[in-house]
Amino acid sequence: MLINELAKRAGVSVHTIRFYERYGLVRGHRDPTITSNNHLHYDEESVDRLELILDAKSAGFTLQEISEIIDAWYKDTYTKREKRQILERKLQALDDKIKELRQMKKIIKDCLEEI
Amino acid sequence: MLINELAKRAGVSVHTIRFYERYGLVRGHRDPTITSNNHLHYDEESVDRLELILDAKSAGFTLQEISEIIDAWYKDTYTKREKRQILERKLQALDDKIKELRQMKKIIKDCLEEI
DNA sequence: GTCAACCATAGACTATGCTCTAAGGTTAAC
DNA sequence: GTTAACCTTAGAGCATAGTCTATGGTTGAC
Repeated sequence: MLINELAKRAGVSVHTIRFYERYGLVRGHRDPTITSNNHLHYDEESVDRLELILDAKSAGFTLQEISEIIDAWYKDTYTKREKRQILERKLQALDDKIKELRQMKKIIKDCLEEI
Repeated sequence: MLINELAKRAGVSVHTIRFYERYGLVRGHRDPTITSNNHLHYDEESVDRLELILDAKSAGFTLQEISEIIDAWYKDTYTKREKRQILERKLQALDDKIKELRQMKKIIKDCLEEI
């Protein structure tokens, strides 16, 4: 599929996809049999990557952190052990964030009680 | 206390405090009995405000959102009802964020299992 | 054969949240 | 009386994460 279709499938703008591509989060490929244009083609993995990016962004991860998660999942130069380590660190980061959110909930609840 | 002491008490830089002051999140006051300089003085409430700001930032709130929380707590032009409404919306936002974090945890756990 | 609808690259612009520099004033210690 | 250590305002600069514009190429419908 071309970038426009990918954008529609993933629910992001074409601009954003190009931005992510420059950042290294998704990668389109040129079809060597087509010489008249240099359009990039994307596969289902690109859709999966974009969905992962959106979820991870909602969870408060930066693009840098998301790039590590994506590498842990897709990059074949990592050993399974390394991949596991990266993902476990992200899991820990999520637990820390949840802890902070709960602390903030407590602060707001205390405010509400004092009103 | 002056800005330097406030910065040390709250654990932020003087620059950051001035930035927050321009943003309206903290406010120093001039002592009218002092005419030789125009230094701003801060009270304990400023320390509390900065602590609240740091906690809320950790919880992923933007300065705009934090400004609403601070107004709900300190601004006397709001009725108790209005204050309660604002804080309850923030509580809901926190619950939504926690939900997103848990979803991301699930995604990463699934990845870990598949490795 | 031209118009719409795509595609590409390059780079300018924006918002958020700082962070730092410049330029100048006051005060306290030596 | 000058040096250090503060204070002030004004504004420049930076990182992140987009968002948009300019410019130009290809293709298909009419």
